[in-house]
Amino acid sequence: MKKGMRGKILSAAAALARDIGPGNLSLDAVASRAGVSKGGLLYHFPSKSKLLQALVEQHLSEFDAALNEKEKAHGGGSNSLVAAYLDLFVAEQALPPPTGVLAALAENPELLVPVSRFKRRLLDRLKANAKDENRALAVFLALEGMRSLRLFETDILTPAEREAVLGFLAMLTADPG
Amino acid sequence: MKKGMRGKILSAAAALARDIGPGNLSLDAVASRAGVSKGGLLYHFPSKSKLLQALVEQHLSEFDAALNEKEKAHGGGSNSLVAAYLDLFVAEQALPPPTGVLAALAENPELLVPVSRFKRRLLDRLKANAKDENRALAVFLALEGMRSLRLFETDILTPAEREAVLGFLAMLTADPG
DNA sequence: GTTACTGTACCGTCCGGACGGTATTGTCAA
DNA sequence: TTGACAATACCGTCCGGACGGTACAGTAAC
Repeated sequence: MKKGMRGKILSAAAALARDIGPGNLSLDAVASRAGVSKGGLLYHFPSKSKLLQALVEQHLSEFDAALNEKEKAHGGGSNSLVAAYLDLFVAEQALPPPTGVLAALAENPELLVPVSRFKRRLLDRLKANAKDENRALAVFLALEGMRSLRLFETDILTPAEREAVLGFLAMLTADPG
Repeated sequence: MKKGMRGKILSAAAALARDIGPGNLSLDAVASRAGVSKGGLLYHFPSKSKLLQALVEQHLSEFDAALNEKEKAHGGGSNSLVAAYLDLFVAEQALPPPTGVLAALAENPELLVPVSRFKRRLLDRLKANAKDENRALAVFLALEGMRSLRLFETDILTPAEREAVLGFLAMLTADPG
């Protein structure tokens, strides 16, 4: 897992967004945090917009890779993707929330178009893989809700609640009642 | 329903955030959009932070008022709050998303603390009012998910899906199976 | 000699916020 | 009913600083 300057800049930007608020990200601050000069930063990302775009894309591709891996572990049969999605959500909790995405949103909401496309594709896959489309949809939305709570730094759930709802959702996908 | 300058400024700010991105809100732009001088704006809101705070508070109090009204319409019995919450969500769809909240988040995530408190209280009320705590929690989260999709301008659901999931959630709260 | 930077020096713009001033309205005692 | 005062609701201007972005000269490794 070698980390080039590009990756260092990206994670510095994400960490900075977390620290100073998603809308207050500046190129100077990112450069200094990444241990690179502003010239060097602009060498890799010719504009702030491009940097934020890369932040979004990186998040999406990491998410996608992790999901595919988890799905393989679940065998690929019916409901395996929903189960993998639940797994991934749990694993996510240990990671910092993707504040870079928020920074992109703050700057220009259109930067989230790839996110939108990604989620639509994911939802289609979930529905295709699930036994019950409505339940898959409900699970998708509930996880989306928990994710957004975390992303907004307004996570209000107790660990017990989180566990309970996860259990309930797992039951929803598995149980044919 | 008279609208003072204060209210005009608040809605101008929200509309602007929608147009130019939540992180690009400037006092000058808000003032000009609201048809007030910058001095006048600063008279009502002594700082940008205060303006954003007011935006958040206004959203919360409007939401709370609407919810209480809907609950009264549902009689106040068991599950009436969950039903009211579902109703309110449907009504919300006709309104523009609360972009002002995003603007606040972009500037300073701590401005969302009241949102956090509000949601926690709401969830407690929902759980207390519902027959099944887990189901109430799932409904709360699913709606939270749909709301966040809309807020991010990444709403990917078809009207049919929205309808289906709302029906499913209504069934979840009512049916004791 | 190309790639991957560093460092510095700028430019034009915009922003938040402070400030001094002003018109209008209300209050209340003399 | 008038004069004194105060609160409300603004206006217009100014400033220090930060920001995004450009330009360019240099350097060190491969």
